[in-house]
Amino acid sequence: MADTEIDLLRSSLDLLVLKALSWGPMHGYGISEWIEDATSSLLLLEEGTLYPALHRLERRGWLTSEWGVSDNNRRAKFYRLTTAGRARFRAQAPLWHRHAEAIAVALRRRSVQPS
Amino acid sequence: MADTEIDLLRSSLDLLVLKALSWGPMHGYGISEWIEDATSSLLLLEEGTLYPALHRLERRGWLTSEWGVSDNNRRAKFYRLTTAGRARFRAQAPLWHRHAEAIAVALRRRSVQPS
DNA sequence: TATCCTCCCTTGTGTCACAAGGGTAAGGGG
DNA sequence: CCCCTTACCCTTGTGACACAAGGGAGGATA
Repeated sequence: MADTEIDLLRSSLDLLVLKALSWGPMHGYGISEWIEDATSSLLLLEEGTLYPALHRLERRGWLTSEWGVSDNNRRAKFYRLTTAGRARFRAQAPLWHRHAEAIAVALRRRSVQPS
Repeated sequence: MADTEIDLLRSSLDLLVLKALSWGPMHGYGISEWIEDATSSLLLLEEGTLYPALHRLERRGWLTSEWGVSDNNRRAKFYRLTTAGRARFRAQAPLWHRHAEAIAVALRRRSVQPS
C-alpha cells in the first residue's frame, strides 16, 4: 500500500496483460492504452513497469513477440499469447476473483466473529 | 503474480490489519488468525510478513503497541488503532473496493472496445 | 521431563513498480 | 525544410516488501 495509492497493480498486471492479448496480438503501447481505458484510468501503467512485465511474461513462455508495423505506420513489437499463456489466464483469473472477493468480504465484516 | 499464487496480499495486507483492529486492540498472533479466518484461509500470513508490517504501520502512526498478557496468559504485544489509523482505513477501504472492481470488470470484458 | 503451542522477532534473498533517463521515426504545421 | 508532437521501444538505479528460514521464551499438558 503506497502512501496514497492502492497497489493493486502488482497483483493484477500480468493478468491484465494476458487479458488484453486475448483478442489478438497487440503492441506494448496499445496494451497500456487498453489497460488504462479498461480500468477507467484507475491503473496508470508506467513504461518502466510495462516493458519489463512484457519481457517477464515472454521469458515465462506465455507470450511471443514479433516486430511489425502499427496502424500509425510505426515500428512496433507485437505480442501474442501462446497456448500456455492462454491456459495461464484461464487458470489464474478465477483465482484472482476468488481472492479479491474473499478480501472484499473481510474488509466489510460487521463483527470480529465469523459471519 | 507468483508462479502459482495470486499476490493480492501485497495490496491488501495493511488494510486487513487495520480492519482487524477496528473492534479493539489485538496482538499479532490474533491478527494473523483473524485474517486467515476472515479470508477463508485464502490469505496465509507468514510471521516474517506480519511483524514487519505491524512495525511499518506503527512507524507511520496508524498503530500504537503495548505489552500485555493474552487470554492464554502469555506475554503479548497488543496493537491499537490510532485516530489517524482509523481515518486511514476509512479513506483507503473505498479506494480498494473501487480499484478491485475496476480490475474485475476489465478482466471480464467481452470485447476489446469500451463497454 | 518432554513436547506442543502461543507468542515475539530478525536476517537474507529475490522480485518488482517506479522514476528518470535515453533513443528512433512518422506526420503535420510553420 | 525544420520542428514539434506523438507514438513507439528500452534500461538503470532505488526502495519497498513478501517470504523462507532462522531463533527465542514461556505456558500448558501429559
